[in-house]
Amino acid sequence: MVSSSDPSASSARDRIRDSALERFGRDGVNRVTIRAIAADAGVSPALVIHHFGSKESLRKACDAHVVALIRGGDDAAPDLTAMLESATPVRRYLARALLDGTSDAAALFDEIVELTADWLADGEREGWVRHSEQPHARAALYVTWLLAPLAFDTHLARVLGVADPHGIDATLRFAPVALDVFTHGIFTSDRELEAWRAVGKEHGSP
Amino acid sequence: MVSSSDPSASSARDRIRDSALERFGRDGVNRVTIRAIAADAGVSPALVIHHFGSKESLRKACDAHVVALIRGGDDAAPDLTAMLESATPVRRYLARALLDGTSDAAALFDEIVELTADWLADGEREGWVRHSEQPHARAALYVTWLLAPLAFDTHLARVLGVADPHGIDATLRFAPVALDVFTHGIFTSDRELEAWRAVGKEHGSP
DNA sequence: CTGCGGACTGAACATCTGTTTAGCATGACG
DNA sequence: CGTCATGCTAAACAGATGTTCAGTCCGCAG
Repeated sequence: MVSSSDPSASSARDRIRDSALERFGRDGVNRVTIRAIAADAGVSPALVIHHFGSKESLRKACDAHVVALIRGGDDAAPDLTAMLESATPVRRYLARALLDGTSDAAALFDEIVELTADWLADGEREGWVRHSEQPHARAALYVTWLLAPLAFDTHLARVLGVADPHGIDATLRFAPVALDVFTHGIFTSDRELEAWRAVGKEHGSP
Repeated sequence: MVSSSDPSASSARDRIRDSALERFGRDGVNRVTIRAIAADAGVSPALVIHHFGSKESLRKACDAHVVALIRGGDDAAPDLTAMLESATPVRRYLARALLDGTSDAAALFDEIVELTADWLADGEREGWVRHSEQPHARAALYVTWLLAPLAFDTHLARVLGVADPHGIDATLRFAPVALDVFTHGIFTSDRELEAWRAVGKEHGSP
C-alpha cells in the first residue's frame, strides 16, 4: 500500500515508535500493550517485535529518541528549557520515564541537574542568582520543581480549571506564578527557616 | 496457627493491606501481583481475594486507609504536614496514587490544595506570607513542590548521595534548602519575571 | 524471468495473573 | 456430639499479553 517512495508518509518503524512514545507517556509502560501500539500505528503486533525485538527494547528506543530530541541535533547540551519546549508527548514521556526510573532517564536527570547547577553558579557569579549554602542540592530541587507540574499535570489541570495543562495558554498563565516564587519567595520572614535550622541543631547535638 | 485470641499478631487482613500498601507504593499498582502481596503477608493468593474481593478493591482499601491515616483520627482536616510526617510507606503510596491518578487521591489532592490556600491566605492577612496575584494557583503549585521530592525520590537520593531519601537525616539536611527558596527566592531581580510577563502580553494582544 | 532479502501478517504458543471453586481445619453453639 | 460459620488453602480456570513461526507480498539485482 504505502510504498517506500512516498516521502510524505513516515516509515512504519517511526510510526510504531511514535505511537509507543505517546501511549507510554500517557498511560505508563506496563499499562500499554503491544497490540494497542500496533493498532495505533496501523500495523500488526508482530511487526512491532520484528522491528524492535521486544517491548523492553522498544521502550529503550523511545528513551534514546527522547534523549536525542532533548539533547538537540547540534550541541550535546541537554537543557531544561529544551525539554520544556519539546512537544507534549515527548515531555510526558520523559516525565513518566523519570517517575518509572529507567536508567536512560536517570542519566538524563543527572545531566540536567549538573547543567542547572552550572547555570545557577554562573548566575551567582554574575549577580542575578542568590547565594546558596548548598548549591548542588538547590539545583536538584529546582529541577524537580520544574518537573513537578509535568508529573502532577492532571491534578493541576483539575484544580486550576484548565482543559489542557500543556497548552501555551496554561503555560503563559501559570509560569509567572512559579517565577514569582522563584524571584520573591513565599514567606516574608526567616521565621520558618530559622525554626527548621533550630530543629536541625537540636537534632545534631543532643 | 495464629489464633484470633493472640493480640500481638496483626490480623491477616491487615497484613495483606499493609503488604499491598508497601508494594503498591514502591512499584506501582500494575507491576505488583496478588501473588507477591500474598507472599509478603504469608498467606495464599486466594485469601487476598477472599478478604478484599478483587485487586481493584484492595487498592481502594489502601486508598481509604491512607486517607484515614492522613486525615487523622480526631479532626477531619487533612494536612500536608500530617502527610509529610506519615510513615514512609504511606507517603510513598500517596505519592504513587497521586501520580497514577486514582479518584480518592485526586479528592485528597484537592482538599490539601484548599487547605493550603486557606493557610497561605491566613499568612497573607497576618503578614508572614507575601501577596500573590494568583493565590489559588500559587497554593496548587506549592503543594506540587512539596510533593516533588517524594515523586522523584530515587533521583534526588542518587544525585545528592544519600542512602535513604525519606530518612530524618536527609529531611533535616535538605528541608532548609527548600525553605530558603520559599523565603528568599532564587533570583535577585525581576528580570526573568518581567521577561515572562512581556511574552504573555505580547501573546495576549498580537 | 529468477531468486533473494526485507517488510509485513495471521495464527498459534507460552506464560503470567486475576479470579473461582471445592474443600479442609477449627472453634462456637445448640 | 453434630453442624455451621469462618479463616484459609490448593488447584484449576480464563483471559490477557509478549513472543514465535511459517508464510505472503514486493521491489530489485543478476
